[in-house]
Amino acid sequence: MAAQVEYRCFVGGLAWATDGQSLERAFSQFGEVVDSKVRQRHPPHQETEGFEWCEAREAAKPCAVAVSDTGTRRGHGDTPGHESTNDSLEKDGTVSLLVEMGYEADEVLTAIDRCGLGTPIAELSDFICAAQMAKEADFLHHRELPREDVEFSSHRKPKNALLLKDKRKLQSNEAWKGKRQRGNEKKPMDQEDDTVCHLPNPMIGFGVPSEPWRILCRTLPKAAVGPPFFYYENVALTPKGVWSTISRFLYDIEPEFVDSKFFCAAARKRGYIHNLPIDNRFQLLPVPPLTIHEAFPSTKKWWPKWDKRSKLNCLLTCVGSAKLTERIRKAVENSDGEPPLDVQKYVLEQCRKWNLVWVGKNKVAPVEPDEMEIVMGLEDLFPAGINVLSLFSGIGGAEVALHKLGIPLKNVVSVEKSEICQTILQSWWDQTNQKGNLIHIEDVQDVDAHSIAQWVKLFGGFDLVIGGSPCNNLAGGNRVSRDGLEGKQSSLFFDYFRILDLVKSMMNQH
DNA sequence: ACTATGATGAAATTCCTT
DNA sequence: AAGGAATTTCATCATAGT
Repeated sequence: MAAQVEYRCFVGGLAWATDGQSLERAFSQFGEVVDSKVRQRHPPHQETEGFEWCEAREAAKPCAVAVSDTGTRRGHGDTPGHESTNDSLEKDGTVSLLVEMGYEADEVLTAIDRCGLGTPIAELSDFICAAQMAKEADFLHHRELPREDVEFSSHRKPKNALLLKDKRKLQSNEAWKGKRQRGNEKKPMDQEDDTVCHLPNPMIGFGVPSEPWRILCRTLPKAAVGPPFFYYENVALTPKGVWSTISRFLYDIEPEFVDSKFFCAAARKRGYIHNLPIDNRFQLLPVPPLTIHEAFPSTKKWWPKWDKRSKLNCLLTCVGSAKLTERIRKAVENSDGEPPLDVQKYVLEQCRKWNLVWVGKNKVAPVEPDEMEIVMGLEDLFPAGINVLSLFSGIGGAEVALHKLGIPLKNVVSVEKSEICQTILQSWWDQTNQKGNLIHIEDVQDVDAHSIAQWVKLFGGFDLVIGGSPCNNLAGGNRVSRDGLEGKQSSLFFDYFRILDLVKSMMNQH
């Protein structure tokens, strides 16, 4: 049941909302017909009309979750060059078979080396696909490293060494800055420096079973064990100490950090804290397109050679303007052939900043909401239980993800302030012929012991408490009020904790 | 009231050279 | 390793035009 909730639950669900002026409008289109006005702003170039979405779907091969080929299998005790003659023969056969399938010989050898000799062909093939994906993501700039030189930085080092290193880093940073200690309202610094969070590299969370070298079990703190299960989300790159605070409140569970660039064609670094089992994971199918070109095949002809991007950056709340599109067109048009390096640099910088794609001759445009659905693999919603308390539901990414996993939704209590988001969730609910009940609540602060007790009694408890609290005061893009977890909106995290803890205690009474 | 646009950096991570 | 440069980031606000 809940064990099957997978990374893309939120990564793919885009379950966020904001008070931002234009964002709600822009994203109110998710899952619905795109407003023609949005289209008019960036009229498609004649030759590019009608993106070949279907092509993109077909191009995406089923394949294991992305893993980095920088991962070593230290501790597996495999020493090359010690195979018996039988093993050699078997190896030769496997290699030639896979090479016939179209894989490079050295890739095949690496795969056998990593997975072991007896590994089934299908698994090896998956491994190679995954390695290719990871390689692509890791070495975008054609930086080929000899395998031997690559150090796998995370997870394998002794924890103490990491902490020491991070601590030193923090101290030197502070000495270097020595500036004002903004935010006096911050808690007394009694937790000390090991509050610095360690982000894994590559950022692919705890991993899935197709990665032989990853540890797939963990022991949760007693207080954290469900029911209910819960799944919390927020931006990975918060100001310092925020994730440790969140983790401290949520029963000291270690956060899981995932970057969606390993699963689709756009980056999106997020952290999750949950008490779900992690040993029986699988990847959602169909696999979304993994590169920009796979997502937008018909735009390939407009991409200049010097734009080497293969993944989009994170989806932002601001959209690049039509004026910017014109400025870039002018800049590129003025030169025949390749534009000068400084022009290239300017254009690339803007394209990265605003997540622009080439949709015509010298013409870039922002990614539209419906196109982003393609990128994230959100199309093909098919109509279909558990009881879910969904906090900060946004447009209902969590509900969509659960539905896609084939998990029937019996009773869903959705807490979401934005009326537009409520409407979107409701219309998705209606469109997908949901059999269960959907209850809307406006404000998390209104959710009190009484209402929770009522639901628990009515439904017999919640199976899953899911949600991501506001990131407004945590996100790097915020120039005005990046005030940390105590910020105006982001402090609503404490309501997440309050409500989760209430549900927990009430369910334990029975 | 709605829409599009531009101005407004910091903070942390990652890349890259030494 | 160390440190500087480069890159990335669920943003907010005011304002002019529609």
